[in-house]
Amino acid sequence: MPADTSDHAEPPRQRGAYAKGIARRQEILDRAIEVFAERGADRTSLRAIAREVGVTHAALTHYFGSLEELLVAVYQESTAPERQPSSPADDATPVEMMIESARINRAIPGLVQLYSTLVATALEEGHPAARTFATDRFTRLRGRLADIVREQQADGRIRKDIDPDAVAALVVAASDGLQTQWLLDGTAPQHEALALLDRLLRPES
Amino acid sequence: MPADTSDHAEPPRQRGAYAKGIARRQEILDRAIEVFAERGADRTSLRAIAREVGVTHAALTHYFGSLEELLVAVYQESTAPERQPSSPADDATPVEMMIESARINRAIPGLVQLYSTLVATALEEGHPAARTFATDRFTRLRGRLADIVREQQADGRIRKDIDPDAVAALVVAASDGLQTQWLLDGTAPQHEALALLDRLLRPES
DNA sequence: GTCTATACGTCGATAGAC
DNA sequence: GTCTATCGACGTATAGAC
Repeated sequence: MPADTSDHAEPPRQRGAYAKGIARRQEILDRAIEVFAERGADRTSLRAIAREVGVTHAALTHYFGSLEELLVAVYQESTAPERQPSSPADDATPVEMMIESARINRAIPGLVQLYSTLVATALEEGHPAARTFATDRFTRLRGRLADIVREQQADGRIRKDIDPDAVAALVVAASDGLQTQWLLDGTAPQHEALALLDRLLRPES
Repeated sequence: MPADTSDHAEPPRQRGAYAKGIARRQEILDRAIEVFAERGADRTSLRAIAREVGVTHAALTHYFGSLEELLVAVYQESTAPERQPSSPADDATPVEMMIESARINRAIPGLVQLYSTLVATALEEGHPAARTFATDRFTRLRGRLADIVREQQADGRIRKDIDPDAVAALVVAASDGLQTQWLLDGTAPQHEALALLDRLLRPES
């Protein structure tokens, strides 16, 4: 499900935050990421995370505002470009990019569950932080993939008779949906289905 | 996201349940479905549902065991075959079937959010009811679609050089993922992307 | 500014009265 | 079979110590 090709926006600078506070926030965030990576997505309550990190749960809300915003921060930081072990490979097709991204994210326990939870939360009302996160991610990701599709259509590597925006949405949806199916039973032909989509998009086909 | 083509298993008969209890359970369930259809997926706590239905929250756990099982029952019942307004149309392609199913389900407020919540819950540990629901649904749906793909490959309506199981997984994933994107911003080219996939699967293409 | 202590209201679940 | 009562845990908010 997560499959970002890395989602970096500007750093989350907040008004009135000084170096000390930012450093401490980062310290807590790093520790929280370790906790997630070690124990998966369970024990994701504010109090449980605070216990592991070694602070009070109120300290977490002080730095992050709410549980929701903390979870978003953990996800963003976990998938930040500088944490990605491999380089993006410029000649990859959109589907190949999503495959590689999904492979990387799947290695971090709990990350995909965290992503799913955030997206599901975003669909409910009254959760602005999750909503903003999910909307931004999809919008940016689709835009980036559509650009790549246009480039590769010009290069003759993707069929020219298809709409780049539709392709982008389709690739993102397929990647997310297949990740979910694969997590649920492991027998879902995730890789085969993505390879199939990749093939269908090529000119000779 | 929901897109069942209707998911009927055997009725949820439980050991030691007598006619009276079953009738009452059904009565509560029908009322709960109305509440969901009227007010959407919000107010989905046990207590809120109980308040609307006119019983105590303890009565709900008595009949359904847990909130999770109640939510699964509400979803199953809401998408039951006898509630589907239109007939399935035998000559539809798998993608067309998912489009039609999504259209029907989207008309019921809160149903798609409910589905998303159930799937996200299923990915976490310690939620057996949601896990069973999601796993069964995906397995059954993929199996049914794969059969249809095989039929239509034989009829020459779908390309013969692609794996039916991979197609089934891909179609389900695309349908679910696009529904999510569409719910989040409404500008996602849901229909265009599905139409594209439908076209890519056809022989002449 | 940073952080603890504490309290509030709500949650899902359960025990036991009737 | 259905209720009341109660439990522990949750997210959030606030007061005030440092």
